[in-house]
Amino acid sequence: MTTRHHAQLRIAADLAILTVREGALHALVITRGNEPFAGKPALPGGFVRTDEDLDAAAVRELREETCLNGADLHLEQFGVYGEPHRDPRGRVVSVAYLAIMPNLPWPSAGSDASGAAWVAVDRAQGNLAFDHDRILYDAVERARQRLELTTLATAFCPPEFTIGDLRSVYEVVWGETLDPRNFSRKVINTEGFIEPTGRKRVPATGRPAALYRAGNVATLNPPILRPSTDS
Amino acid sequence: MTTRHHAQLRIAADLAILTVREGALHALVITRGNEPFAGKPALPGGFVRTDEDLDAAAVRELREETCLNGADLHLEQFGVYGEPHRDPRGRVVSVAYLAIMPNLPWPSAGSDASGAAWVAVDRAQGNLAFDHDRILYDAVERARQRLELTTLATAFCPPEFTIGDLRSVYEVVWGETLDPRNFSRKVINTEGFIEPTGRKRVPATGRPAALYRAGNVATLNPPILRPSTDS
DNA sequence: CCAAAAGTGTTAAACATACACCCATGT
DNA sequence: ACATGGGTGTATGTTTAACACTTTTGG
Repeated sequence: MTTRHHAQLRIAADLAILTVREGALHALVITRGNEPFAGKPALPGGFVRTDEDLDAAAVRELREETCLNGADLHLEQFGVYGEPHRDPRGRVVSVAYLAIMPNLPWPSAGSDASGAAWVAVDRAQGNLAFDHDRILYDAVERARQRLELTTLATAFCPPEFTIGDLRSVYEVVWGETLDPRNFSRKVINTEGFIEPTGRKRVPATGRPAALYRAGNVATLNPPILRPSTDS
Repeated sequence: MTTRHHAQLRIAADLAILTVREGALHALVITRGNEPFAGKPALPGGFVRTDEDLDAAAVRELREETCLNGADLHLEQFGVYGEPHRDPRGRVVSVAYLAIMPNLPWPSAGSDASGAAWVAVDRAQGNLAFDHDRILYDAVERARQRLELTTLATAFCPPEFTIGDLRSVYEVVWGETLDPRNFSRKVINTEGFIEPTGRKRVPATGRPAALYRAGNVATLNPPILRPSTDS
C-alpha cells in the first residue's frame, strides 16, 4: 500500500517555450527523469515555491531550463489546468506560460545531457506526459492568435531581422503562405511594429534585404489578420 | 496570538459576472460577511473543493450566487492571480472567470439580503477587497476584446433580441457610439452571428424591429473591430 | 548571363464610412 | 401629423489581393 497523504495541493508553473527553426514550429521538451512518467517527454516546469510569485516561478523555470535570462523574453500566462487527477502524485494545479525565443543554437539537438531538446510541435503532440498535449495545443493556438493582434512575431526573431524573416515566422506559425510583397508593405506601414536599422543582410543568393529591429508598440492596430480559414 | 499554520495553500475561483443594464456595464458584487475585509465589496467566489475541477467550482459558485444554472451562460477562465500576499489568510491562488449574463430583473438593486448587487463597473472600481480591482479590470478588458473576435455580445442579450439591443451591448462595453445602419449590415452579413426568428418587437415608440437569436458560430470571421483608438 | 530573393507599381475588388432618405409604429 | 427608432441606398475613400515588373546580389 502506498501512503496516501491527505490531498496535498501544489501549484506548478509549466512552460510552452516556442521557437521557429528549420521551417517548423518547435517546442522545448524535456525527458522526465523521475516518476511519474519517467522517461516520457514533457513540458518544462516545476512547483511554485512558498512565497514565490507565479510569474517569478515561471521566470525561474525558464532560466533553469534554458540558461537564459527570461527578463528580455516574451513570457505570458495563458491558462490554468487543474483537473483533479491530472497528476498521479496528488492535486497539482498548473499555471501555463507561453514563452517565445529566437532560434538560438541551443540546445544541441537530441544528444544533450540536460534532457532538453527542441522538438517540432507536430512530432511532440500525442506523446507528452500529464495533460501537456492539451497545454501545448492551447499554447500554439494562443501564439497564433497573438500574431494577429500583437507584435509577438518579433519575439521569434533575433535582435536584427529582415522582413522575410518576420514573414517566415507568420507562415510557419500559421501554416499559411503569405504574399511577400503585400506582407512587406503591411508591416512597414504599421507604425511601431518594426524600425529600420539602416543595415542590410546579404543572403546566399539574391538581393540584400534591409534589417529591422522590433518597434516600440505591443498591440497591432490595425491587426494583421490571417487569411480567412473558411472551413 | 493567532495560530499560524504552515503556509497553507488554497485555490479559489473568483467570478467577474458582467451584464449591461441601464446603459452601463455592471458587475455582480457581494458584500463580504467575514474577515478579512468584512463589510467590503468583493467579487463573488470561493475555495475550490478537494477533488473538484476548477471549471466545476466556477459553475458552482455562479449557481450559488445567482441561483442560475451556469451551464447555459458564457463562462470563461481568463487569468490566475497568485501574488503571495494577496490574501491575508495565507497563500491563496485565485483562478478568475468571466461570466456574462443577460439583464435579468435580479438581484433587486441594493436591498437584497443575499448581499449581492449589480454595481456599475465604474463605481465598483477602486473599492474592492483583495486584488479584485485588478481582476475586474482585466475581466472588462477581456470582454472588450472578446466582442471584437467572438460572438460574446449575444451572451449579454436575452434569447431573442434586436440588432439595436446587440449594438447597445457593443456601445456600452466599448464606451463608443456606433453607426446603427452600418452596424446592422455588418452583423447581418456576418454568417452565423445571428439568425432571424421571424418575429418583431414593437418599441414604445418607433418602427418595430426584427428579432434575432444567437447564431451557431463562436468566433467572428471577419472580426468586428472597434473604432481605432488612435491615442 | 542566370538564379534567387527583395522590393515597387498598378489595378480591380472588397470593405468601411458617412449620411440622405424611406419605413412602421404609438401618440 | 409627428416623433422615434428601424432599416435601405448610395457615393466616397481606404484597404486588400493579385501579380507584372524592376532591383541587387552571388555564381
